[in-house]
Amino acid sequence: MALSKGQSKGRYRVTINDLSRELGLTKGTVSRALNGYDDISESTRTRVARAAERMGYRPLAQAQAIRTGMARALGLVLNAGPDNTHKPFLTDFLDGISRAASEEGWSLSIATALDEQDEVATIARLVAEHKVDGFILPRTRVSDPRIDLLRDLEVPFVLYGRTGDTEGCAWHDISGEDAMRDAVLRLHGLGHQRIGFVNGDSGFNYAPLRRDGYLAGLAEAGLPHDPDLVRSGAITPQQGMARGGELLDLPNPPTAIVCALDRAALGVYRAAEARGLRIGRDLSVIAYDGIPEAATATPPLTTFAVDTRAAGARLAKLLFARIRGADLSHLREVVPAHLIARGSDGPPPNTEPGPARNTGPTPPTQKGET
Amino acid sequence: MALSKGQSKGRYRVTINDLSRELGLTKGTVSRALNGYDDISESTRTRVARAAERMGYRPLAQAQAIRTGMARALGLVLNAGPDNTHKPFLTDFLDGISRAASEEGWSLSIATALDEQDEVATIARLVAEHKVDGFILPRTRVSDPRIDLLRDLEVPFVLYGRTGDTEGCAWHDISGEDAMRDAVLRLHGLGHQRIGFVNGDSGFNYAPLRRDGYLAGLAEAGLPHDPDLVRSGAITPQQGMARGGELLDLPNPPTAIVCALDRAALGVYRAAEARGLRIGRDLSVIAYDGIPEAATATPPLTTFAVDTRAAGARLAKLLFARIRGADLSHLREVVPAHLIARGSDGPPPNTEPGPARNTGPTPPTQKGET
DNA sequence: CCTGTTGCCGAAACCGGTTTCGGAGCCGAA
DNA sequence: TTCGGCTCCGAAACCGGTTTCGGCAACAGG
Repeated sequence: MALSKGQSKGRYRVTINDLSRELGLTKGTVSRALNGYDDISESTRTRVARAAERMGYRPLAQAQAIRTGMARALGLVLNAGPDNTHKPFLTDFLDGISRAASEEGWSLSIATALDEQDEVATIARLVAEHKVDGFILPRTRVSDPRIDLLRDLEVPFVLYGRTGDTEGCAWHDISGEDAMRDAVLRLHGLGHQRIGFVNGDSGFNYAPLRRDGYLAGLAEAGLPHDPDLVRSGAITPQQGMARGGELLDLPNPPTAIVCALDRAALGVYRAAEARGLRIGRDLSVIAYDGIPEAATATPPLTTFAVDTRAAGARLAKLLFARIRGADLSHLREVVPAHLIARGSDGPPPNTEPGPARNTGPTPPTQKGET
Repeated sequence: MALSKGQSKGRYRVTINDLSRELGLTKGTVSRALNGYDDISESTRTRVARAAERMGYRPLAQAQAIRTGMARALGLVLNAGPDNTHKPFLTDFLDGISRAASEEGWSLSIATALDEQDEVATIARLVAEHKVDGFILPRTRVSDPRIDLLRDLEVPFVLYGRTGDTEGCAWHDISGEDAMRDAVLRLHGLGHQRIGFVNGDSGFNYAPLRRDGYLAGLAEAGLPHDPDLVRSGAITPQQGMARGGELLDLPNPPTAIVCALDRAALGVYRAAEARGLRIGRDLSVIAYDGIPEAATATPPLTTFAVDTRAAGARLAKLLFARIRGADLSHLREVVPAHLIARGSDGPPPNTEPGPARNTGPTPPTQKGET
């Protein structure tokens, strides 16, 4: 039989009309059967489902969209500004999201913006064009204009990270504060008394949290808080090198440094090397993120790793639930990072070798690098 | 006036019906006026256009899609396999594409796959679901099953890279071969006689091209081709360190190494350091890509940089042209990478200092790092 | 003045779905 | 037997666009 449409060649979608013709039912009935309306008998429902399966029927998303108003697409707006060009885990993140999305027959639509203002404008455009049904917002700030906009528009969204005003917010986040606290406790367990902290960009929500975690660790370990030992604003190796250098040049420098980001820690490596300090012996470093470079650094960096792929998948699922109107209280979760113990931390120098290295009051360590 | 739709709150799209009502024209006429049909008088065409502008009318993409069969979306399938997790320029690439796409009112739909087979299946699914109108295929292989599929399906696509069988293919590519040739000539101009080559993954199309470029450079410089000086399969720093080490351990080692990838070059750095060689003095290295780490390495890496953002934008435009049926001969382009001369190359050791460093027969160097 | 183009627009079908409405059967109860 | 209610499906409107078709007016040519 010749193709009825002008479509070229082997392309031919089986439509709901094909199904209804085959089954001897009206397309309205077929549609209701497929969508689980309760005015369809169980027998015809299964008959329709079986035929749809057999004929390989897949409803056309954009056709459903025009009536239902749902585009069946998740939106992700990336900030492509100069500082954000290096996102080591973006592929993993996208994979997690898109895999979870395609499981439900949804798609992932992405757009980019050059700065914060452009980001908001882009989100507004996607909403106006009905391109997506909800957003995943990465890199949350304490006060985030994207959130204000979406809240105002009453468009569903989920956060990768937390924020200041939690009203109407669902999120999935990694507990950076617990990681920083555990890092301090681990170092204290190794014998360190002066532990520095190099934080990231204070504009983002994670920064105060990780700082609080660091402080909580100090308090729990019974160590005093010396403001001189805390620096922030290090998100690149260069900045990490600068901040780390400041700490190392202190009259009474720390014997260990906790970094909020792996990339900053790699800069601290360079600052230490420049001063003739050996990482893991003269200076201990523990960081956070789990970037690939951390595993191949010399020495390999002890860090709290984040499973970005899993986070993406989880966020997609939370967003689905949000779109379907689930209660917010079930859509807020914080999971721990997991420690990958490597060679960048050890007992402080000028210490008799203790009974064993790396045996602090820490969660069970994991091997296996990425 | 109350909203006529059940839409919540401030959300309200102005539809073509609103326009036609306002103008006193039928929606068919409005549609034809907007789409440039020639049976519409110039006066009403401008009247309609002005009203559309004034009222902020944006046609609903999915509504157009169901009649025209065009989803107004570009597709990009990313390989999220274990080796591809580190894509430094992905954000830039996505930005280039999505920016060009949104200029035309199109969107970018991305999906991921875990391996080559999954990649093909994912493409097939997107086509079957009419989610996208064409594909951008990155990381082309000499023989590429994705291309075979899309050619067979008669779905438009463009390549980021070239491939073996060019039938029906449009592409945008960076001339890695010219870069490798220029690298060899530059090194020869600095006095090097033994120049090694560390290639990337031979499964991809760029590898033989870059090798050919290396060989062309040797030939042009009048240097002999020593097969011992050529290694391949280095796409990570680790692999680069291994291959570079092999070259350096040769009885008659090279004084310069050209790398097909920056990341491999960073591994060569480590191999050289391990053998007490100073990069830029004892061993010259020139690579390709322009990753951020290259600029902050010690010494900074001389490399041929690629503008990934521009490539993405260009690919999107080529794909638009392809979808609209432009002739393939206008849709095949190869542009040069641009040299960023830094500190990793210089005259070979045991050489009286020449008149000047870094003065080979090379294209004009550029400063400005990323 | 009549006819044949041409320019321009209205009317209506169409795309592939969803959703509302109404009514045909079948059942049990009065 | 009649009536009411329930189950289940058909018919048709609808979503927001695009595209085909036909016809009315104005104009030109004979």
